[in-house]
Amino acid sequence: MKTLLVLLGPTGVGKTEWSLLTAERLACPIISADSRQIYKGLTIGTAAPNAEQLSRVRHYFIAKLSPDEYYSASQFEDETIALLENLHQSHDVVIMTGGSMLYIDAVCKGIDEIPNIDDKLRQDIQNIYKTEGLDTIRQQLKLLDPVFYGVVDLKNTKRLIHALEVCLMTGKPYSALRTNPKKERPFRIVKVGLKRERVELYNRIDLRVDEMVHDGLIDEARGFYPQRHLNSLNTVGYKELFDYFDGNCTLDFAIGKIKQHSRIYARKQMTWFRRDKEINWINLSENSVDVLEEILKLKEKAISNVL
RNA sequence: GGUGCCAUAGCUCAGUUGGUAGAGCAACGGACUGAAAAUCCGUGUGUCCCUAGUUCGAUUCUUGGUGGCACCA
Repeated sequence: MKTLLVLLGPTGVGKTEWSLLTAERLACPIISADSRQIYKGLTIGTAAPNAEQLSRVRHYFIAKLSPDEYYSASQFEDETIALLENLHQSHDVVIMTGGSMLYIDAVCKGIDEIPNIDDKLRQDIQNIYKTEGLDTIRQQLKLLDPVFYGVVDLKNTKRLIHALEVCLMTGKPYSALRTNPKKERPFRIVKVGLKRERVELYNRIDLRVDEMVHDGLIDEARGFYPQRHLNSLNTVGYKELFDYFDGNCTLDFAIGKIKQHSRIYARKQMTWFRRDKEINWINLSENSVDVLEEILKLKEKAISNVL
């Protein structure tokens, strides 16, 4: 049986570096599970692998889409599963690395089949929301799917709108489609998590932001300023600079906010990790561990456990 | 050196007519199924500068300190 080695961890922990070394050792490609690095041009601000790193190991899902293209965890699931079927023909192990936990879970566990929402319906509901407000959305959802209405966070606009979209699109209650299937994959999944002491992680994040600025983050962001309304640009590292370009704050303030928001992002990721009991952790703050050997050891152990 | 004002959460500050205190920001915790670096929810973490007094009881009033700011020398 083939293996998917998932290398995860909070932003700034060192995933890129260790995934490269591991991939070189195993002579395998890397699938990136990152909802922002997938867009072209968001290079410095998302700490995407650079040209030199990309030349060392074949990467997938890096700089693949134009920033105005729609994408979703479900598409990522489909495309990755199809890609793995191919890659596993020539590789026993394929590495997947990234910080977008919804994407990782979509591949590892699967998500429900829900039809695509057509653009007109999406637009119509947006218009209702804009002209009549969230309460109208709530009331419609309450009628069409009282079950989900009872569970959902009634202040979360995105979730409410999406649930209503699905109800109207399918003619069925959204909750009826949420079966939470445990999809069986034709490959073994080994999850290795990289972590560091919090203070150290925060220091690394701060330092990395300073490096990004030094490497030209401000110019990169300025290039996207006209496209700031796009979802792909609603991203830490860019939205703070857009505020600076607007004249709402100083550059130093914006950079400080990028650091702060990156730290919050890292914490949110760790919250997600805590409930995933399948992750085998390696603490990079402990100098004594040989990280690469540790990763390979965890992989071997997981493989022999299954056999 | 003199006079006045100030000292409360990590920061900026409210407040308690005397019954040990609360906002914003920060920080921290959580949720998460086709926008997820998104979106949303929750939590006050405190020698109320120190000392002595008055009082059943002082962060609050009084005395004396300490530190900061302003003005006068």
